[in-house]
Formats: sequence, C-alpha cells, structure tokens
Amino acid sequence: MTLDQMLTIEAIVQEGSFKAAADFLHKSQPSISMAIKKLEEEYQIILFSRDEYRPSLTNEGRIFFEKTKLVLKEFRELESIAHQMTRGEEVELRISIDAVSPVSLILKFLKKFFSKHPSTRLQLSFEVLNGTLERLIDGEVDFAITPMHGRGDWSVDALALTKIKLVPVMRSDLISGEKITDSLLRKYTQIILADSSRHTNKMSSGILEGGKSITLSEVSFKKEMILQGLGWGGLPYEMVKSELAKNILVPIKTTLIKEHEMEIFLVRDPKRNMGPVALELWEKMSKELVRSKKE
Amino acid sequence: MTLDQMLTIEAIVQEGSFKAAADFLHKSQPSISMAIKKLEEEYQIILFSRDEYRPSLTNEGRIFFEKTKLVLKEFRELESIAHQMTRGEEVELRISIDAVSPVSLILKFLKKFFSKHPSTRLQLSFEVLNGTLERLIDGEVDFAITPMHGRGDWSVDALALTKIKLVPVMRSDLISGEKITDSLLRKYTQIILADSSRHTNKMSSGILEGGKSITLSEVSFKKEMILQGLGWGGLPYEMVKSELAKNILVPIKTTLIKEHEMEIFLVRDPKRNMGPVALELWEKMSKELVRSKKE
DNA sequence: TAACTCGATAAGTTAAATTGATCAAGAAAA
DNA sequence: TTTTCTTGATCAATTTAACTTATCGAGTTA
Repeated sequence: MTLDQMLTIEAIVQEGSFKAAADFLHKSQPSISMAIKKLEEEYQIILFSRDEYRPSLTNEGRIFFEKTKLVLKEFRELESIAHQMTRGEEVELRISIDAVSPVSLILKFLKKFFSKHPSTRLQLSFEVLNGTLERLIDGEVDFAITPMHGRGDWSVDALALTKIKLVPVMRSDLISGEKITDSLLRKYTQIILADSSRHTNKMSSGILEGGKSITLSEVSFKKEMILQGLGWGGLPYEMVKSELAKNILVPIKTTLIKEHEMEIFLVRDPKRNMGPVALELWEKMSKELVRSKKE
Repeated sequence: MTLDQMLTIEAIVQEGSFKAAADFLHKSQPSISMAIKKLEEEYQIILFSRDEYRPSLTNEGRIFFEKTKLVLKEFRELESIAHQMTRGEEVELRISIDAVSPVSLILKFLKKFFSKHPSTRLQLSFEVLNGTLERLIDGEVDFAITPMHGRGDWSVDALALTKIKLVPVMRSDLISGEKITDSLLRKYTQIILADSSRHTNKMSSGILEGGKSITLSEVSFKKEMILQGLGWGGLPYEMVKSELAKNILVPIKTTLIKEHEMEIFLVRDPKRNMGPVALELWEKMSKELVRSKKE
C-alpha cells in the first residue's frame, strides 16, 4: 500500500469516476485502474463496485476509506510541517525559563507573540539556576530566560530584559518583632531551590552556611513552604509583594543575607543559527519588555 | 514523500545506522541513503546529521520524525483493518434496532458478544417500524432487530428472537375509574411513533381513526409524554411495568385498541454474504436470547 | 442510432528504485 | 601503532515499477 494509492481512492470518491480522478491527479485512466487493482489484490478485497455506471465504494471500501482519510490527514499535516521547514520557519521554539524570572510578564509577551505565529509551537520548560543555560548549550532549547549569576564562562549571546528583586522572606509571626540576625536565621530551616542542571557543576546562590536547609525543585512549593512557616528563603519580590504588604511575610536583612537585584537575560547560543521566528522574537523581546517595564 | 521514506526514517532511528536500517528493511545501504537524500532534497532540509560516526536526527529531523510517527501509526491501523478484511473478518457490524424491542436484553447480549470480538466494532442505530428493515435492504446495516408487522413482502431471512407485549396506556388520574371506550379515547391525544423509513411506504400500527394525534420519533419521548398526561399510546410492557404496578399508568382496552403481542426478529438480507463474525452472531443470538427468555 | 461515457486490458515506453562495487573517514581491536 | 571493521556517499548497471497510448466492450445520453 502506498500513499499514492490512498490519494487515488480519495480522488475517485471525490471526483466520482476513475477517469475524473485521473484528470484530477494528472494521470491516465489506466494508471488509476492499476493503482486500485493492485491495492485490491494486495488485501484481496474489493474497494469499488464497478457493476454500475458510476463506481461506488463497497462496504469494505467505505470502511477502508474512512481510515484512509485519517492517514491522509496526518500525512498532510506532516507535509505542512515539512513545507514550513522548507521556508525556514521554525515549527517549534523551545524556551527554558528560570524560576525566579517574572513569569507572568514573560508569558504575557509570549502569548501575544505566538498568536501572530500560529504555525510555530511554543514549548516552555522551567528550570532552576544553571539548568536553563545547560539546556541551551545542550541544544534542547532555542532560548533561555534566566539570570546569568555573574559568570562569564558561557559562550552565549545575552540580552538584558529586566531586573527583578530577590527578597529573603519568612513568616512575620515566627520572629514576632525580634531583630533578625544570621545566628537567629540558622535556627530556622532555609528553603533552597535545587539547581536543575544535570551535568554541569551544580551551583548555589544566597545560601547561609551552617544552617539547616531543605532543597526542592519548584519555586511555587518554595513559596508555599515559607508561607506555611516551615522556613525562610529568597523569593522574587513580585511573588511575595502582597504577602509583604499584608505583613504575613517579612523581609530579612542581616549581614550575610539581604535582598539583591538580579538582571534577567534572554540568552541564545551563537553557534546555532536562528530561524526567522526566533530572530523576530529576539528583536521584539528587548523592545517590548523594556517598554512594559516603564508602564 | 512516500511511506517507504517514512518507514526508512523510523528504521534508521530505531536501528541506529543507515546500514542497520538497510538490513532491517531487507534493502541495500545505498537504497537507504538515497531514500533519505531524496526526502531531504524535496523539502530542502537535513534530517540526519552524518558528521559523527553514528547518524543522529537534527533538530528539524526530530520534529519531522515526531509527526512521521503519527502518520505511521494511522497507517499501521489502516493496514491492520485491511488485513482483517483479507481474513474475511468484519471490521464493523451495523445493527438497526426497532424502538419497541427489548433493548436492555439485546444490549446485554451484544455487549457480551462483542467483548469476544474486540476488533469488530458495533454500530447501532435505532429506528421505528419500517425504518429498520429499510436500512437493512439499503445495505446500511448488516442486521435488523425488529417486529415484522405481519408483512411478508420483504425478501429477508428472519429469525424469531423473543416476544414483547405492546400495551396501550394512559395516566390513571386522567380517567379516574371511568370505563375507557373508543369515543373517550378520541378526546385525548394519541402519541404515535413516526415511521422512520425514508423511501418505502410509511406505515402505521394501532392508530385510532378520528382522534387527535401527535407524531414523534423517539420512544423515550413517547413514554415521557404519556407520563406527563399529554395523551395515550402503546408502549412495550417491559417499559411501563413499574408504572402499571404503581398504578401511575393504566392499560387501555377497547374494541379497537388493546394490548397485543409482537414477535421480535433478527433479520438479515440473504443477498448479502455474511462474514464470520456476523455468522456467529446470527447463530448465537437465537440460542442465547431464547435461553435468557426462560430465565 | 450515434456519440459519449464508463473501466479493463495489453503492449511499449519511460522513469525510478535498487543493487554491487568502490571510496574515504572514523572506530574498535590486535 | 597497525589492522580490521563499520560508517555513509557515490557511480554505473540492472531490474523493477509505473505510466502512457491504443483499443475493447458495456452502459448512458442525446
């Protein structure tokens, strides 16, 4: 069975006769007859009844054709993807986002951007610390959105998007007005996000030496644990803004642990060539996100 | 793009090299190289990277192959259906059931039967009066389960399955102990099931001449309307058993309108040849349904 | 009845797939 | 290290298949 045979069946059903199907497919009539005959011989079934003047699907032919339509549907989608690739358009764009990034801001932009590129599928993954850049270097994603953690040993193109404030917080009722010191903090558990990289060196950021700590992999879990009073840890300001205003959480400021700003970058691998959609994303992202920062 | 090319990609990915794929597909290595080369030229994309010792899917190749797998999945299902047809097994069996039939009894049997034939799909349709037989004669279904309405002008094979009692009923509070006569009945609306046939002569059964009537196409609606007191009409005894016992509905017996028994037949078109599954159904249905009638 | 349609068939042509042989390059084994 | 094996690309020769033209009988339309 070949795709040509399936297309032939479809053409016959659509056009109503072998000859008309031949014209439709720019082939000769015997070619159509042969294609169907071979298919019928292969499975020893009769697909079309030729008893009457107009050919009609037999019972088995009808069932066969129903399934054939599904195969052709998938096939045409594959063809469409292939043609999109021919034009150089990306079929999918994969972006790895670090957990501390201003996710809602970024998602808002991405949603708008990809609504203009409906044939390019966005695939997001969320990583922690080195995980984002590792995925970029490994070629698993096309872009990373992440802080750079001051290290320049990655050979990547980075584009500053926005700044976030990382605030160490804990529940206000845990300390009840007491002054927070490093030694006090050591009594409580520090909730730490685990570096999600797999083969580059694991790194850490803002860890208080000598204290108890719990490591986990999801920033939403981290916030939840801090809110439950299970410990303290750094979270993006935007994420804890309302809890700080309501005094549920309080910012921590000691000699070792304090809030600090981080620059979030859009990062790409210069060794890999970007398609037109990726290029447009790269250019629009800086403009639009800078503008939205002003608003 | 051909199916062979898709199968070739799959074989390369699966076997890990062009040569291994060639062996797997019982072809020569240049044949594999050519198949991929042609595909790559057609869409001007590179599917496999040959830079390293082992070939690996490129980024585009990976996306292409992901969709290819879906096409092949549908294709193999079609092949499976075709092979099933080669063996003579029915892929689907369509049965048209008349609304007055003991549906739950029949469905119970069919469920059991088709659980033993998982590759044969059951397709049921519900019709009224001549609709079932018309669909059989038109070749739209393989079997009809229906009463025969005494007419022998259908050239079909019929197998008596079971008997049902058709009881004319109405709401008890509408008549409040009054004796039911034909003239009394004419004051109320008769709820009639419409014959669902499309081109043979419409027929009717048990209609009281000279009375008001409403015609509808669903037996469940008919029961609902009678229960709501909107009129009277005949319903299968099994369907109104509990309402009769609770005296919500009462049976009607006049000179013209009274309960009568109907034989339900399994009917097939002798002109059409049955596959093995249909044959088994034909044979088992009489035995099993007769047995279950005794129970 | 004549002109036209339908699809099947046969013979001849053409295009395509396939193969075997060979090559250079990389990997594995001695 | 050298040898041997395996990787895929390439070329020419062969085989296979697909396709076309011409023709047929049967059924339809004017």
